[in-house]
Amino acid sequence: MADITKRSVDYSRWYLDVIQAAELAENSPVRGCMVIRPNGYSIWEMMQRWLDDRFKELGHVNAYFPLLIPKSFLAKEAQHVEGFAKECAIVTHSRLKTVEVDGKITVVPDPASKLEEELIIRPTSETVIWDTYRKWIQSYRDLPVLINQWANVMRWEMRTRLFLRTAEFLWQEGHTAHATAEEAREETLKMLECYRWFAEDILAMPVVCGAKTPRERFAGAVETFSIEGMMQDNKALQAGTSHDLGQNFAKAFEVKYQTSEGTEEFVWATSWGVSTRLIGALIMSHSDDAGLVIPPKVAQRKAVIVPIWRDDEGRDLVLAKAKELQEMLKPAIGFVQIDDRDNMRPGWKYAEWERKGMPIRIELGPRDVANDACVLATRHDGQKHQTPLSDLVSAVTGHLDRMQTELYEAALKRRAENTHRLETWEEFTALYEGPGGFAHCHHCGDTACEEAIQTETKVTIRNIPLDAEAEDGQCIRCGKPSSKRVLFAQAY
RNA sequence: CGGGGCGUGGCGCAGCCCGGUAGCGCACCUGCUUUGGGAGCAGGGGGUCGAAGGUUCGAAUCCUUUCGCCCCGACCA
Repeated sequence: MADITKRSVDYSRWYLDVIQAAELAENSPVRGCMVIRPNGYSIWEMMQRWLDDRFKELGHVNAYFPLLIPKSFLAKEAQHVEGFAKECAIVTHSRLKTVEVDGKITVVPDPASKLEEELIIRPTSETVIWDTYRKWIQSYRDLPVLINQWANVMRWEMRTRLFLRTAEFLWQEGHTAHATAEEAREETLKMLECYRWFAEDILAMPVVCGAKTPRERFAGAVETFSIEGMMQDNKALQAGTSHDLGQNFAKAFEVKYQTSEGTEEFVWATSWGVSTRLIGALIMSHSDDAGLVIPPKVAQRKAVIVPIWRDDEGRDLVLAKAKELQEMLKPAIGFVQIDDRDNMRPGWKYAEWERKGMPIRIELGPRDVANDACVLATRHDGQKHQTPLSDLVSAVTGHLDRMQTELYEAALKRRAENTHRLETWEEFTALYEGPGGFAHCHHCGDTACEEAIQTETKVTIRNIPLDAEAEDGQCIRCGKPSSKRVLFAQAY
């Protein structure tokens, strides 16, 4: 196992090393795609469980729409096609045939199977879903439609990074239809709040909720909202988005309903999503030079028992006790693995479980068995706690709760230390030539000014925070009047 | 798509300049001794040297083309 590059040496390298060391994912034979390994996928499964339960509590149901979309669908909403056309994979044929080239058998698309209408691999599902909703929605009695789907999508990105930006990724996309603009806006903000809750309470990652500027808006949305987290290198990561689509898609796909008064109206729409990018966010929020650190709420397995022995007698004794502990812990935290591999010594196992981010490690040797105790090690702070076996269950659950809280508090503290209110362009450029971070500044709202800031400093407006207070000021760059502060940062 | 670096057993690398029987460390397998923070000894298995052409008696090494990866740009949920 190669050593993990230190964060302080090379943050990007560290990020990739952690993914490799914790066996989360690896590159696939196809550029830009990734194999998500069991350790990584288990995190996604935990995320799915929390979110899916919450979506359903909020009244949504799941459905599944197809991977392939007729090419013509994408052209129906003007902004939408402009936003996604450049990154679509296209299916042109339905068969291969074998041919011999230079004495070798190879396969080529069979020209006879060329598709009459080419198909697009979905970069997002608005179009096929709205085409379907047209058939489902007739009356105000059919509204609202509150559907979510768990799916893969593909966006042919130029430059990719495991989890943060991959050509294919897994996500959920909610697509809702409403009778009024107010109701759609309410849904948009409700789901944004759902994402805030998930990021902060489950992922232990504080986020800033706000509205995107027009140039950062989703292609086809009237208004886009996002949650933005701060990574350990002080860069921002957009961790979830919720869009108010207005009537754009309803008009493009002619989705109308009859009101109780008998008039005909276009419906109002939202869409919202989070993706496997959140796994990247998680890594970059909490992990350290020893490897992965994740909050217990998304750890499928919360603890491992590492038995220690010197001889066969000790081995029998310790393993028997370990099995007792395993049974004892099961009702509280589920399956706990006993790492009884005897081709490696305890020190190796400690290091390995630390790399993989196991929240709690229970060390159990003959001495502990004799004392009715064990050593309980917590991953996030590296501490060891001598623990009587009679207190084990409460100690474990207590440490898990503490870990969840402390990870959030540490992330919050780090964000606070790297968040600034700036008034002048000199302060602004100095911040981003130096350590970087979040900057709350006034901005004129002009897109050209926003672009100039990005060109000059690589800093973008992440969002306009929902809790920004009205305050008269002057644009950080051009000095024109502004009525509230926006959030600036360098972003992934 | 532009600039730079790199492709040699699973991983990390040497060998290349100066062509001549593919090596090292880790991992893996077997055995013994070990086991409270990354064990030791002995034996063993595994590589068309990214790919394709070319030069040559002979290519990991020289030449040409090409593919992929990493970093920096451009681009971007």
